[in-house]
Order: sequence, then structure tokens, then C-alpha cells
Amino acid sequence: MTRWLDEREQATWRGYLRMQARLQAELHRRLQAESGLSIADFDVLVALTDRPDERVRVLELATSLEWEKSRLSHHLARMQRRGLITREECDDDGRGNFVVLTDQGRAAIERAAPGHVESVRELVFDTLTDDDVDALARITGTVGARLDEARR
Amino acid sequence: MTRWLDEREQATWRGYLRMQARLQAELHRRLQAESGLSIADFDVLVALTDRPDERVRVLELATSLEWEKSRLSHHLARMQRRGLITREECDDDGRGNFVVLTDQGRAAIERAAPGHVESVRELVFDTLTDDDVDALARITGTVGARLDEARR
DNA sequence: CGAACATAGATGATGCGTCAACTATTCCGG
DNA sequence: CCGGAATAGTTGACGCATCATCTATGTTCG
Repeated sequence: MTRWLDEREQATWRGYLRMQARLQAELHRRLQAESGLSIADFDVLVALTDRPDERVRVLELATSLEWEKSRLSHHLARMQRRGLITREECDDDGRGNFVVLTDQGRAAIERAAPGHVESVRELVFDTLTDDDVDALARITGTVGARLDEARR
Repeated sequence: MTRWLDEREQATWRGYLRMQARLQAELHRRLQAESGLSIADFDVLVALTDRPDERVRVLELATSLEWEKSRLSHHLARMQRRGLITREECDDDGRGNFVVLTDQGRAAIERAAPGHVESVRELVFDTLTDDDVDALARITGTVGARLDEARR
């Protein structure tokens, strides 16, 4: 009664999984080697530099990254240990905390970003045609919408 | 001189990353809930059932999964603890080990597979047009080839 | 007011992934 | 054969992700 995948679907799916895993690994490997940052560190730091005052509430950060708050909490603890961020108390809300970018954190992201973008360009956009990019945007949009529905 | 991503590329890249993370999480969540298996467990078990005698040398398995041998070694230890696989010595090569599917492992994968395939179908292939699937296959192929070049 | 409840966030346990180091065997050149 | 290099696989440390639980503060409503 299971509707299995036909040959073409199966090949496509396997191809996607394989590409996805390899791309992620390669981007992570390069970023790590060049800057000592993980992709996760990078995402946090980018989210912080996007803020006008380079500070943001923990839960707001979790929401914008679509991370579980506990994941973020653990991750921030490690980043703080490495001096990439600090924390500040929140006056309005005694429970709240701000995550604040440190000078070291800003330096790290500024050092890391160009190489990372270059990697993405080299591995992805330089090889894709305009039509490919359109198709990719369309496909990820479609599947994304489906995931929204599935989320009930 | 960094060539940054233009607006369209950036939106596409972010869309891809977001979709990829959510799809992976959702598939993992469902598989875990329905069968207690992780995607990694699933991949190992599938690789084993693909073998005529449901046994394979550790390193050969690592190669076919494109996993580091140490990752596989750790993972097999956990799977063995849960009774999904066993190990057998290799007569030809005193260093070698076979990974062998247990009855419990076979039962687990047979129970898990239909639901997992159904999820992939529902979240991906049911929403994509034939052209989308073609495009996806083309894109993953192109990027995959690029990764091959980059790897050396 | 104050008790129930909700929210912000941290914490500890456990599974997973990577790296470097290690053991045991096999292979290979002299 | 013998000693060194290569190979098969494991191990331990550490960073990372999830889950359940905990603390502290805020909010709501009788």
C-alpha cells in the first residue's frame, strides 16, 4: 500500500541528500579552517551584526534563527567562553537577557564573511545558470510552503 | 575584493538553507517518533539490507555511506547496544570486522521504511512538478560535480 | 492582595560528529 | 624472514543538538 519512489524520484532524492550533506560539510570545513568559526557561530554573529546596536534578546534571536531556545542557550554559553559575545541584563524584564556582540566577535565575523561568501559563490552560484537559480528558489519555496502546512 | 551575493542570490541561498534545515528536522522528527530510528540508523540499516547476505565490512560501509570511519564506529557501537546489528570476525583479515543485521534490525527497518518514504513523498515529490524534479536533479548534479572538483 | 499560570532562560543527561591518537594486523622491500 | 609502512578499526575528548526539567520573574484574575 506504500507508494514507493520510482527510479527517477529515488535517484533525485539520493542525489539531493548526497549533495546537501557534502555541501554542508565542505562549507563547514572551509569556514572552520579559515576562521575557527562553525556555521552555527557564523549564523549567530550575522544575526547580531544585522541589529543596529549589535544586541538582541535571547528569545528573539532564537526565533529569528529558528533554533530551540535551549540549543541557543548552550551555544551562547560556548561562544561567551570564547569571547565572541557577552550578556547584559534587561531592565524592562528581569528574566530577560541581551546577547551583545564583543569586539572580538565583530572582528571574527568580519574576517570570516568574505571567504564564506566566496565559498558559496564558488560551489553554488558560479556553476548554476540563471534558470537554475530560479528553479531552486521555486523548489525551496514550494517545499517550504508544504512544510508550513505539515506543521498543522 | 569580495564578490557578494546579489539580492536574488541571497534570497535563494537563505531559502535553500531554511528549507534544507526544516526538511531534515521534520523527516528526522517523524522517523524518530514513528520508529525510534534516526536518519543515520535508517541509512545504515538500508545499506545493510541492500547486501545479499545482510553483512558488510565496516570500512566498505563507511565508504558507501561516505561517512568517516570513526563516525561509523561510534554509531555502530550505539546500534549494537540497541540490538540492531552485531559484529562478526573476518577470517580473511584479522583486523577486519563484519557488520551484520540482526532480526531486530531487519524488523525495525521494515517497520520504519514505509512511513519514511511516505514522508518524503508527501513533503517533497507530491508538491513538485515533473519539471521541478528534473531541475532539482540537474542542480544537485551540477553542484555535486563542482564539489568533486573542489575536493582536490 | 495572592495563588495559578505563563514566559525567559539555564542546566544536565544523552545521542551524535569530528579530530587526534591508539592498537592490532597485514603488507612489502631488503 | 624481519622491520617499517600501510590498513582496519576503536577510543577519548570535545563541540553540538534535543529533551526534560528547573529557577526566577511577570502576568492575570478572583
